[in-house]
Parts: sequence; structure tokens; C-alpha cells
Amino acid sequence: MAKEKTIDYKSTLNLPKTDLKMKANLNQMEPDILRNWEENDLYKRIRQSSKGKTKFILHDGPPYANGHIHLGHCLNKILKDIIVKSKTMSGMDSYYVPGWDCHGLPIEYQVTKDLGPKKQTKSTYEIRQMCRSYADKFVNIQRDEFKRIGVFGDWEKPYLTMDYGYEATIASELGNVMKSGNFYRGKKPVYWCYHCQTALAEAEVEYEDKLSPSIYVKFPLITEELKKRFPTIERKKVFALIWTTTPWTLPANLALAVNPDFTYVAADFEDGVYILAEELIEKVLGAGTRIIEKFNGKDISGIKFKHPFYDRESIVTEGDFVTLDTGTGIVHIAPGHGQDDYEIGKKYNLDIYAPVDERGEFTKEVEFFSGLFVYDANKNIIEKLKDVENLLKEEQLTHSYPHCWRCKNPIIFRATPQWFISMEENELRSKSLREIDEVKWIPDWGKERIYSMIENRPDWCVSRQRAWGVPIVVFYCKECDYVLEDPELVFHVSEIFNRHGSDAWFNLDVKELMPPDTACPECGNKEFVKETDILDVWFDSGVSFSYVLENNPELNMPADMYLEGSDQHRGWFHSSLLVSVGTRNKAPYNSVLTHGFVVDKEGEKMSKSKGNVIVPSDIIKKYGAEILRLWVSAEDYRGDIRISTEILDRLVESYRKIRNTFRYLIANLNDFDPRKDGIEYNDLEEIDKWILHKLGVSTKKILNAYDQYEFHIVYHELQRFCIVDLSSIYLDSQKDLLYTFYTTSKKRRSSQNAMYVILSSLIKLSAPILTFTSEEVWRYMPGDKEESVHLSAFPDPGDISEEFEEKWSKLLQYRDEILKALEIARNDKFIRSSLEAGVQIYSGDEDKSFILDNLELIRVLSIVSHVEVINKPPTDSDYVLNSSEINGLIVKVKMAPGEKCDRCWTYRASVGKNSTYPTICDRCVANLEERDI
RNA sequence: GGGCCUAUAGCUCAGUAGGUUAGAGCGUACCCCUGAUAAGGGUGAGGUCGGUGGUUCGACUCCACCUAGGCCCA
Repeated sequence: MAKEKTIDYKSTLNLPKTDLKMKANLNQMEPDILRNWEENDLYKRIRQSSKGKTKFILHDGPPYANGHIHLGHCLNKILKDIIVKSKTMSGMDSYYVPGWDCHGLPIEYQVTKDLGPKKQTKSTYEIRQMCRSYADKFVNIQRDEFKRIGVFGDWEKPYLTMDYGYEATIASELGNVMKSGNFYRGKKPVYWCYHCQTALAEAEVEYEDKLSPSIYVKFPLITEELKKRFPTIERKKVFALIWTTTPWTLPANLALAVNPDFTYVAADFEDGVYILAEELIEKVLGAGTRIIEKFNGKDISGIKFKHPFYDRESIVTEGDFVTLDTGTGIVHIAPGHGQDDYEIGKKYNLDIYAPVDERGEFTKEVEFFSGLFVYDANKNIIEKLKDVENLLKEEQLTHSYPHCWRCKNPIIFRATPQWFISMEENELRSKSLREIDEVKWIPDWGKERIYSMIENRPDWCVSRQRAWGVPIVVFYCKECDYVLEDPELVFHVSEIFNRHGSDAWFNLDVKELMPPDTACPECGNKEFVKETDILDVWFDSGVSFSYVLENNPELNMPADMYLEGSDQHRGWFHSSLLVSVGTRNKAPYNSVLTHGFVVDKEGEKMSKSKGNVIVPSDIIKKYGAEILRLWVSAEDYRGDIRISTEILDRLVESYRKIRNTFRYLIANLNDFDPRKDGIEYNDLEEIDKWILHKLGVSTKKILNAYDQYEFHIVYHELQRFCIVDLSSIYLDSQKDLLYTFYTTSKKRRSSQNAMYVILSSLIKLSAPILTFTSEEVWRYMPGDKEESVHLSAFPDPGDISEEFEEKWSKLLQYRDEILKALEIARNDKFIRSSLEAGVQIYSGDEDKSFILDNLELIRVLSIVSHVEVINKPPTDSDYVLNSSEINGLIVKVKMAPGEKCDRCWTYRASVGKNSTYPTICDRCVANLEERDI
């Protein structure tokens, strides 16, 4: 009765303790960590500690320096970052040099748009200066945004395609292409504005409705064989019938095109026999028109017709683009005035004929119409067709037609001189295909995709009629128009670019760009003019391997990896391959990894009009960059990857669980110092050896997943391990020991040893993904350690022995069955806490000894106060589980014998036996006295 | 229109070379704990594998077609 006041046993426990906050507050924590990294120059330290190790070079594909980053950028850069970090932690030297693509139309377009009419007052050089500063601004913006999401790299020394040195490289690589003999000048139709007298890019064209003539034109048959093949129409006049809305292109007609797979007919109609697609006959000639013959498109391929008003042949070609939507199924082909027409022209070796000048007027060679403006000429041409009786029908049609973005006039298609890289010369195509085969494509279908693109692509048109880019270094003789296309001259100019940038092309006089006394090899004249075209920006980025990889001894050529979205099979992977094979005879990469695109909840593309756009800054603000990183890791990037608030909310839950697991481990290690309290593996408790074994299994799986670039496996395994193995099994069952055993007791230290290894391993394994949190938690980890988790190496999974698996899966199976039985009792309010229960197990003979041998482990794993084996099945059915999993197993739940210990809450027979501590058990008494029991 | 890709529980993913009642975590429902507490634990309910047809003794897994979505072309 002297002991009336209850002793506060809670204060005698070793409860978890830590300053690490449960709430992450990522939006605040992340910038703090970033600042700290910056102050300590972490990236430089990583570089230093990587010296001499095997290299793994991921070469960055330069994003376009325009606008803020979107989720696609995040996906791309975070994937790269995970790889670079995981390679670094695997003991490799993975130097990452980010880059930006700076030249090109979008920036020029934006700048000139902002200038408006003032554009006229600016020189090319001035416009280029504005473009340069525009790009510079967005490089800085994007750099900060990439750093904010935790991407490591040499942000102080990125490569920009507008660096003087880079521009010089673009020029010199052009020189190399020239040297190889792949560079040539040809003609190709481009969008042309006759009003602005300039070529337009796709993006500078706006589609608007336009009223055009719609005419059906007859091409008289020349080839006699066709008549012979179809004797029934021998005596008739035969025509191919075409339809067009651009009569002005008829003077440039050189061919007709049919679809080889369509059925065509010869139809008897009024004055003659017309050939057209069967399906369109009613639409064009009316119902009831008599069909005389039928044949396939390919049957009339090669047949010759006469031009409707010139004394010239027009041959029938085959084109897959011919459709049955409109017209007659036969398309008039003017290779100088249309994209499809051009392809046909190339394929059939026709002249790329475009007798229209830059003002949109027919040149003097055009009979009947010379000097006429094309749109005015439409009516003259129609008149002419009527005169020669080759016009079947004339109508008017309103249709969507491209217009100039600036002057709003309808554009024309017009072939102009352009520069090309030949696919055939120097066997560029076949060599590229061979190289594709040598590269590892991830996923493997990437190989087939780029292969068929390279296999089928036409020659690469690399000239652009723009200002913001690197000029095509070619000169023209003022006297004789000789094209001075000399690699040595290009290398000379490249040197100038190296010092002054490619602006020099626009600032300096021709003479200053050429070595003194350069003379035309044709006529000896020394006066030249500069080419005004610039290079395609795909050529710019395509030479990055040369400027970045080959120029820096810390990097490697070929790169170990290029990693971009799957659209780059036609973009950067493609152009880099062609330039590298064309000049080096090898691919610039050993492996290429592609990812899909970010789509919404429904798997649909994000767009402003759909209103389903999610921007990174909002995610960072609301959830933190870490959640964005976790998202990248959790999704399988090989297909399209979805994002939604539900997905993000799930990830936040998942993040919390991982963070809390880390926190709990740290909190239980607050009195642990591995330097003093370390225990040899062999001396550890069995359960601790088991959890370390599970850690080894997980580690192996995770490391393998990093190796295979399957980060979603890393995420799932990390999460699973934390939740299942650790939180719900190991940690929950260790609480009793951790809290109630005296601080330095062997069992407690054994557990702490295991937890220490687990914590250290998990932090490291998660570091490439949870870049910030791993660092934050790392600081709380006891013991000797590197200054930053990002300077540490991945853990070694060790030898994984199977000895545990069999025994422990059996133990855990008993645990499962006991938990089910407890649930029956709990739902009936027979027990509440599992410690109130004492469990009786009845089983077959062979299992009986196993259970007896492991009675204490089973008790600990089930977190009950008492477990016993009974020899006969229970007589009553209260709280009895007849196991459906383990044959013959019966589990019965009773109240645990003894009283509840005030200190450890376990029910024990010894409670009340000690006069000094009448309310606690013998185990707790021993622990209070720091004795082992 | 063509090439390539994707389609498994509400969400994110597994499912080895075709073979017993398709797995996991989350979420959810119900319950417990209050010594990880804006935490922790337990039990349960959710898919017939986008659809159709075929091959096979047997298919989520092979073939064909279709649908939806994505990338790149036209």
C-alpha cells in the first residue's frame, strides 16, 4: 500500500526519438538542400571522386531554348538524372554536360513577331542579336528549372549550339560532309510568298478559306498499246481526266499519277472515252455512264498522254498519296510545285520544273502565259483549255488553303535551289543501316523504327531561307555564277566563326571571309557573293557529338547513351547518326534509350484546348519536385506515361510511407553508434539475420533494375520492402524488444545493427530517385559516412543464401494464420490488442516439432503474449480458425495467461511476483536492472 | 492512309519458355492500437486480362482483324 502511486514506466522505455520531421515540407526543404549543395560545390566533389573510374557518358540531347519547361522536359531530364546518379553510385564516372538548341525558326519567328513592322528597319545581324539574347534568356530560365528538380550536371559549362565554338563546329562538320562528297545543290518546292518574296516554313503558314477554280482537265492519250489492249475503245478519242484547283500549275505539268491499287475505268461519255477511278465515276460524270473497260492503276502506269495545251508528253506514274476523296483518282503532277509531285519527280527522274519567278510570275519560257502573275493566269489557262477543247468542267470551290502568316496572301509552292546531303553518295544510307544494327536500342523496337526511316528517307534538305542559324558556307562567283563549294574554304571560315561566331558571315565582307587572292577556278575572277541560306537546325544538333564529346577528354565518343523521347528517332538520333556516319563512319552512340510522352488521366495528349494541361511549377509548388521524380520513377516510360491528381496523390502517400520508414529507423537508432555498438554478423539474432537477408534480396533486385533501366521496378520494390518486410513484419514485431529491453542489451543492439544497415542501404538505393529526401535523411544517419549520400556507393547485396527462405516463409505462413484467427476474436470483441491473446496451435505431427522449435519466433512475429502447442483439437469452436492454407492446422485464440505488464504490455505469469515492481513482469524487472534474462 | 508503340483490379505495376482458383503495393470497406500518432497494425471486397474471331487438349501469354490512345510520316 506504500506503492500507491503508479510508477511512470514509460520513461524507462527506449522510445524512438528524432528531429527529422514527419512532414516533409518539400517545397521548403528542397531549396534548402539545393542551396547547401551549391555552397559546398557538391557537383565538383562528385566529379573529383569519379576521377579514373570507368566512364559512362550519357550525352544530353539539347532541348530548344524557348519557353518554360513542361512535364516532357521533366520526364526526360529526370530519367537522365536517375541514370547518371545510379551509374555514379555504381562506381562509374558519369559526367553529364547539359546542352541547349538555340538556333532556328521558333525563336526567329517570336522575335520578328514581337518586332512587327519594325522588322524592316533591322538588319539581319540585329535580328540575330535579338534571337541570341532571347535564347540566352530561356537557357537561364530552363537551367534554373532543371536544377530545381534536382538534376545534377555541369550547369556552369553547358553547351549551346550558338556558342562560337559550336557554330564553328557546325561549319567545319559541313566542310567534312562536303569533303565526303555528300553535299550537293538541287531544287525542291517550298512554300513561297510572292508578296514578301520569301520562302516560308511550315510554321509560318496559316490555313484559311480560299475561293479557287475547280476544273476537270482532259489529257489526250498518246500510247497506242492501251487502245490495242482494249479493242472496244479503239476508235474513240481517249483521255485521262484530272482535277485541279490550281490551274496555274498546269504549264509545269510533267506527269500524271494513279494509285496502283485502285480500279480505274474507261467510260464512254459524250465526245470520248475517259479514264478515271471507278469509284469516282458517278461523282464526276454522273450516274449511268457506260463503263467500257476496267483495269488496275498499275496496269496503266507508264502510259503516255499529251499535255492539254503543250506539245509535250505526260507520263502516268504511281503514287500512294492518290486518294478517292475528291477529284478523279488521277492527279496532275508538276514536280516543281508540290510536295508529292516533287517526290514523284525524284522517283521518275523528272525535271523539278517551276517556271515561276520570285514575284509569282511565269518566266519568259512559258508559252502563252509568260509574264503573267500566276493567280491572274488561272483564267487565261482555263480559256486556253476551252480553246483546245480539253476542259471538261469548270466550277468554283472554297477550300482551306495555306496563306502567308505576315501578309495574309495565299502562298504558292515553288521549287527553288536548295542544298542536300545525299543518302546514296558514299553509301551513307547503307552504312547508316549497318551502324543501326550495332547500336543497342531500348526498347528494342526502336531499331526497327529508325531502320525503316533511314531506309526510306529522301536526301536530306539542309538549307533554310532564314536568318537565325549557321550559314551554309558557299560562295558564288559574281562573274560566272560558279558555285565555290570548297571544304578548305569552309574550314577557313570555321576558324573565323570560332573567334567571332557565325555573325561574322553577316558582318564581314566576302573578301574578309576568304583567304586573300581566292579566285574563281572557272573564270579567275576574284569577286564573290555569299550564300544567304542557313543550315537546318537538325544539322546543328546533329554535330553535338563533335563539339561536345570529341572536344572534352572527360567525355567519350561514341557516347554510351543517347536518351530522348521516341519522336527523336526522326529527330536527333537520326540527324546525329547521319552526320556521324557520313563523316566518321560510325554511330555516335552505343545505346539509345527512348521514352514515351506525357498524357493525361485518360491517356490523351495534353492541350490547351482540352484544358488538361498540368505544368511542373504547379506540381512543385503543391507537392514538391521529389514527387515529380517519384512519378518519373514509378511509371513505365517505355509507353506513354499518364499523370493526374489521383496519380500524384497516390505518390504522395507512397512517399510518406517511405519517408516514415526512414524516420522510424533513424528514431530507433538515436542511441546507436555503429563504431561502438557494431556486432559481427554471426552474432546477430536470427530475426535480424533474416531481415538482412530480405534486404539483400531486395537490394539485388533493385540494383538489377537500375542496371536494366527499369526504374518502376526500383520504385515498387523499394515501396514493397518498406511496407511489407519492414514496417508490417519486422519493425512491428521488434517494437517490444526495442522499447523495453535495456539500451545496451545484446538483442536490442543486434536489431539496431540490422536497422542501421537497412537504413544506410535504403537511403543509398533510393538516392537517384529521391534525390532530396535521401540527402535530408542521410544527415540524420549515425556513424561514419560520406558528406553527401550522392558521394556514396550503392550497397553490396552480399551473398544471398536460400537457407532462410524455406524456414521463414513457413514461419510467416503460421503468422498469417494466427493473425486471421486473432481477427475472428477481435471482431467478436473477445480481444482488442493482439497482446491480450494467447494462441493455441494444433497441427499434424511433422509440423509440430517445427512449431515447438520456433515457438518464441512465432510469438514475436504474431505479437501475441503467449503461444502453445496443443495435442488435441480444441473442443469448442470459439475463435477457432481451421486453416485453409496449412493442411490440418487449427488455431485457437484464448485470453493470454497471466496479467498485463504495466511496462511492456505483454501478459505474463510473472506479473505481480516481484514485490518491488508488483505491476510488471520478470522480463521488465530484469531490463530495469539491466540484466539479461 | 502508312510505319512503330500501348491497352492486366479505382491508381501504379508483376505475370518466367501458353498449363492448377491471374499476383503486389496503394486506395477502399470494416476492425484494432494510441509507446512511429496529421503515425502504426489486421482482415476483407475489387480484374477473366481493350473487343471479336482463330490456332491449341489448354491462351493474359501465339495469329488475324477491330476499337481506343500515343509518336512519326503522308
